Amino acid sequence: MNELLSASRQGWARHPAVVRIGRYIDLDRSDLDDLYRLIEGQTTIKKRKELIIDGDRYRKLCFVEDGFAVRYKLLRNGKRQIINVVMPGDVVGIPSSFLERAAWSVTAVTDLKFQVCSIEDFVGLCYRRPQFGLVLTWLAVQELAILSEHITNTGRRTPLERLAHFLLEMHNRLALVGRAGEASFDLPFSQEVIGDALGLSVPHLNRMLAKLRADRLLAVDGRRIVFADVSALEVLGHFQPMKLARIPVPHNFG
Amino acid sequence: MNELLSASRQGWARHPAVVRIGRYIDLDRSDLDDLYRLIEGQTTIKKRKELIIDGDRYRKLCFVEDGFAVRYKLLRNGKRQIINVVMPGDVVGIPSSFLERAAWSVTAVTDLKFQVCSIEDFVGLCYRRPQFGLVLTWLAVQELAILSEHITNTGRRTPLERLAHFLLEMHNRLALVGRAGEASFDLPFSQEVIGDALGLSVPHLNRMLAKLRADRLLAVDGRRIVFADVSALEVLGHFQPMKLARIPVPHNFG
DNA sequence: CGAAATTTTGATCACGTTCAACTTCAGTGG
DNA sequence: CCACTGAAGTTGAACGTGATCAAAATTTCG
Repeated sequence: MNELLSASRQGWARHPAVVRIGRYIDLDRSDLDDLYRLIEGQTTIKKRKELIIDGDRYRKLCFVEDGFAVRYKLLRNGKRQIINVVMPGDVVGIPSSFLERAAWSVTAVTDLKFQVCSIEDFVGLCYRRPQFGLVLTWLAVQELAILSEHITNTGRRTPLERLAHFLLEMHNRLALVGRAGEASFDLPFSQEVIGDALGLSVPHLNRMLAKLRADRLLAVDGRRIVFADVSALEVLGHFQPMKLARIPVPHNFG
Repeated sequence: MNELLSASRQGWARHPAVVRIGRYIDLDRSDLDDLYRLIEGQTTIKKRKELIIDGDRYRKLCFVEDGFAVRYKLLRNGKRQIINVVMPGDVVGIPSSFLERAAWSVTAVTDLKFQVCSIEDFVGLCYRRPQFGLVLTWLAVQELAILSEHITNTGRRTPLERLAHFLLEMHNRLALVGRAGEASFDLPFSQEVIGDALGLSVPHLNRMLAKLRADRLLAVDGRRIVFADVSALEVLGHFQPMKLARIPVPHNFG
């Protein structure tokens, strides 16, 4: 993807976050113009850099164009729990920017490229164009759906099931923004990251990954994951793709 | 609380859901009128009755006035994971009503009294009064914050820490709608429910509860929980109350 | 009062953590 | 180009926690 293009008004409609929003609601040219005008600038941060720090006040929305990050909590005992993975098309700042003080940290796992606007400006737009308030709701609800599955994962699924579910979810989400093949995708996470997402130790995660390979359910080549048997994985991980309804538009509107 | 009062326009301003929304944004009389007009009716369902069934299409918002419910996932192997607890002031239908098909079930744990409106009507109101779209966002974000902590709980906290955190969270949420004392509250959950919320077996949960009592951190009398040492519990459970920012209102907006 | 649900206690055992060592790989400078 | 370094992946052994199963005690409710 052309770097200049994405930052420009021309490339805006192809921005993965805009593409994702477009699945919920039809945005016309003036909607996109108004949204684009909120953007204060484009940023690229290096991997391992912190975007949001637990306890800070944060008031921005970052529309991720490229790269991966994680939102996580660090506990006293040094353990880390990753709450959610941030990927292209996701919006950093949900939910941290809505709290008086962020209750989690967000760190880039790869180099991360995103467009930033202030939460106040976005809310201002919501008053002028109510559909954007609903877009924000829909974005939050999609994250709710993801976190709900994540709770089921860490709470009641076995380590093997968790891993299967996690990989299927990553594939599903990446596919929604055109970053995954039919049954394969690149996942630039170390096993430590995956372990912290699933609440597992690195050695055990490693064994579960080895088991999925040994059982011929998937193949791993470097950072590339290839599903060898999608339906077996889906059964194993209790995975069911979730579909958000579209945002209703009243007849007398727009 | 007077039953007729709550269902009437007069009692509407004191409805716990309205009170909760009032913490995010000031609603004037006409806002409340418009919201009240969406209500299709009041319902009371018996405990153990299902409100939403996994896989069904559901398109309503239920503003809970009284009682408790749980949103949960039932797995093949019979295990149940409770995703979140629903209490007075909460809105059932977030997130289920936004999906093509509900991905979880919601069941009343006690008798449950609530007011219902359709999601389409609410969205319609959001177009006429954009502040309600933001209210919906804020409600979803608050649930996001709760679920995020829940993931940390099941993923990386020890059973004792989990339980401490859970009880503090329940107390905190109940206090927000005036249903808890300074350091005590009624929690009408069996240990099976709490275990399914925390991803623990009933016997082990029972032992952890006994330990909290033995360590003089809390006392239990029937369904009443009394914190004997709040700050010790907060340290144990890594608990920090979260505060949502208020919804900004632009100056040029009525 | 009897039946059912819930809480409590105990014994056993499997699973997953912990700790440690070793291997492999990627990146860097000699 | 290879030696060196640190990070990431892999494997093994020992231990402890929390699940499981079972049964008793207690409470709730019809």
